[in-house]
Amino acid sequence: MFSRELLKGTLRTIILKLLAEKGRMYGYEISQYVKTQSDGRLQLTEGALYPSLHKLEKEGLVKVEREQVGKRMRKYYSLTVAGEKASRSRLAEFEEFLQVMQLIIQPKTQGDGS
Amino acid sequence: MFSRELLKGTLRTIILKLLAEKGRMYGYEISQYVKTQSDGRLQLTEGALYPSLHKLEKEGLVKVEREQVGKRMRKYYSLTVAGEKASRSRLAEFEEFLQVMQLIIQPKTQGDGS
DNA sequence: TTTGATACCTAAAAATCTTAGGTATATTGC
DNA sequence: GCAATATACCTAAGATTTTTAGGTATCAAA
Repeated sequence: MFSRELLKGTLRTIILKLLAEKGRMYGYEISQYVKTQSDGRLQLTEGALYPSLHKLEKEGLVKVEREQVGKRMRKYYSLTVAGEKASRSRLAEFEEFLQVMQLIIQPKTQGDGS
Repeated sequence: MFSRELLKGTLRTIILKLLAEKGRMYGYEISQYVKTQSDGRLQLTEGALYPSLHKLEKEGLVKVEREQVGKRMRKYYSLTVAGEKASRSRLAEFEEFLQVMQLIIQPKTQGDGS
């Protein structure tokens, strides 16, 4: 697996995007989904995921519903209105980031009209 | 400009790639090149750039040649053999990272053969 | 001669992540 | 029945990286 160093700064983007997509998810579900969807190449650590969810909540971008499943608790997260806006904005920024990285890594070569 | 949060973890990748591409560059040149190439959308901060270069040097991935230009000094950085290897490896990791992000952000939809 | 560009640097603080735990319930295999 | 694994949450210490906010000095242009 690639070094997770590259992931820094994208965790929130991933969470916001997934919640926009799925409606609501709980923490453990997010980590499992990412693991499956990436064929095991990306595994979010809980020590990063949970604090990130708590911060998003504190910032008013996500809201929580606790649900009892058997004797175990789940905390379902979903986007607030502000969160939906943030999600769109994040995605747009990520795409711009990709474009910029393309420009830097595959530079415009002047006069390369061959 | 997009929030530089997304850039976290990619600064070293950018530096290593540019040095592989250009042969040698000095710090200020790197920052200006990135700014120009990205149409001003990405500006590396010096507080991140210089310490990053120093660390790469300490790790033996880049080497330095000091050059006098007038009365001003420039420090040209270029890749060591280990640095060339690291550069290729970094780029490969970055591309895998992009693939994984695609998978997560644009999920495989089962049976979407419409 | 003052402003902006060039060219380097550092230190404190903020942000984010890893590591390394902890608790507890549920399920599966032996 | 019991141990191991999976589910499901959490936190704190430390590491790393980046931002912020400075500092020094030369050179060119207004």
